[in-house]
Amino acid sequence: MKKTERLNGIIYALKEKGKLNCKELSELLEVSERTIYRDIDALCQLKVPLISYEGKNGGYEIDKSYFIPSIQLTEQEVIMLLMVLNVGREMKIPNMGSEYQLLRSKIINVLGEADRTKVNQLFKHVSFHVDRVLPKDYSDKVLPTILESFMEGKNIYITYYAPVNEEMTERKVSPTKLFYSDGGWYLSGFCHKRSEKRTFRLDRIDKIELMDELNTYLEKPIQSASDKFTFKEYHFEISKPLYRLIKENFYMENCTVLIDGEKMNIKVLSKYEEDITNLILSNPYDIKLLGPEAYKEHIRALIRELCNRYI
DNA sequence: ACGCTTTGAAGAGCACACGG
DNA sequence: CCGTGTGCTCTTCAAAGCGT
Repeated sequence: MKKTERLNGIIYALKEKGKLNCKELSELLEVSERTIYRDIDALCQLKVPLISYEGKNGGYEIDKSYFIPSIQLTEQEVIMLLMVLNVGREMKIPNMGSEYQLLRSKIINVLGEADRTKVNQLFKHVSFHVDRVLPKDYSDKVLPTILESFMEGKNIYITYYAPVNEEMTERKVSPTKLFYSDGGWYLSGFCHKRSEKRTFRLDRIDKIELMDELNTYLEKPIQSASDKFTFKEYHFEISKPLYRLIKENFYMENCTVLIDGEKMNIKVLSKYEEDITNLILSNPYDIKLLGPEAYKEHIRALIRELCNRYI
C-alpha cells in the first residue's frame, strides 16, 4: 500500500470509527505502529484536524466537521468494484439495469485516462455467467420499497401472483430477509394472510406499498415447515468418480464422508432438494439414495409415474 | 554504486486513568 | 498520594526499495 493510500485510509478509518489508537490503526493498515506515528505527523503537516489523547483510553480522533472532498480509489479497488458490479448485473439485482451504466462510469472515472483504458481493456476479457436466472424483469417499485421497509422497520402490502391457480392475492407482509438464491431474488417474512413464514419471488410481486405499521418480526426468527429453503439431510451411497465430479457443487456444501472407498457413503445437508432429485435421477448407476425414508418414497413415486407414462 | 526515502525495531520520557 | 498500566512522542539505528 502506498503512503498516500495509507494516509487516506487513516482519515476514512477515523471518520468511520470515531476514535482509534495507534495499535488499532497499525493492525488495520498492516504497518508498524512507528509508521502510523509518522503518518499521523504527515497528516498534521497537511493541516488535517487530528486530535490525540494521551494515556489510558487514548487514541486519535478526527474533527467531526472535516470534509473528505471526493472518493479516492486505487486501480485494484476499481477493478474489484467493477467485478462486483458485473456479478450484480448478471444476478439481475432488481432495478440494476438502469443504474448499472451510470454507476460503472462513476467508478471508472475515479481513474486517470491511462488506467481507464487499461481497465476497459481488462473487462473486454472478463465476464460472469450466472446460470438459471429466473425472472425476465422486476417491477420498478419492488426493490426500493423493500429496502425502505427494512430501513424504516415497517410492514409492506403486496399484490402477489400465484401461478398455480393464476390469481392475484393481496397480503400484508412483515419482511425479514431479502436474498438471492437459485437464480432469483426472494423476500421472506411473516405473511399475515397465511399467519406463517412465507417466501416470495420478487418477480411475482405485482404491486407493493410501504405501510405505516411497524414490523415486529425483524428481530425474531420465524420458523416454518412449509419454507422452501430449509435444510434436509440426505444419505447416499455414491461412486468415487461421481463424488469427485460433484463435490464442489453448491448443493454439496455441507457434505460429510462416512465411508471412503470406491463406493462411498456420504451424508449431505442441503436445502436444494430439486437439484438433489435431478442428481439421483440422472445418475442411476453411480448414486443410491439410502435415506431419509420419506424422500426415498418421493423418488419412488416419481419413478413409478415416469414408468407409467413412458412404458 | 550511490543517495534519498520509507519503513521497522527498540527504548526512554511523559501524560493520563485507575485502584489500593 | 502512589504505584501500575496504557498510550502518545521522540530519538537512534539499520535495512529495504527505488530512481539516477
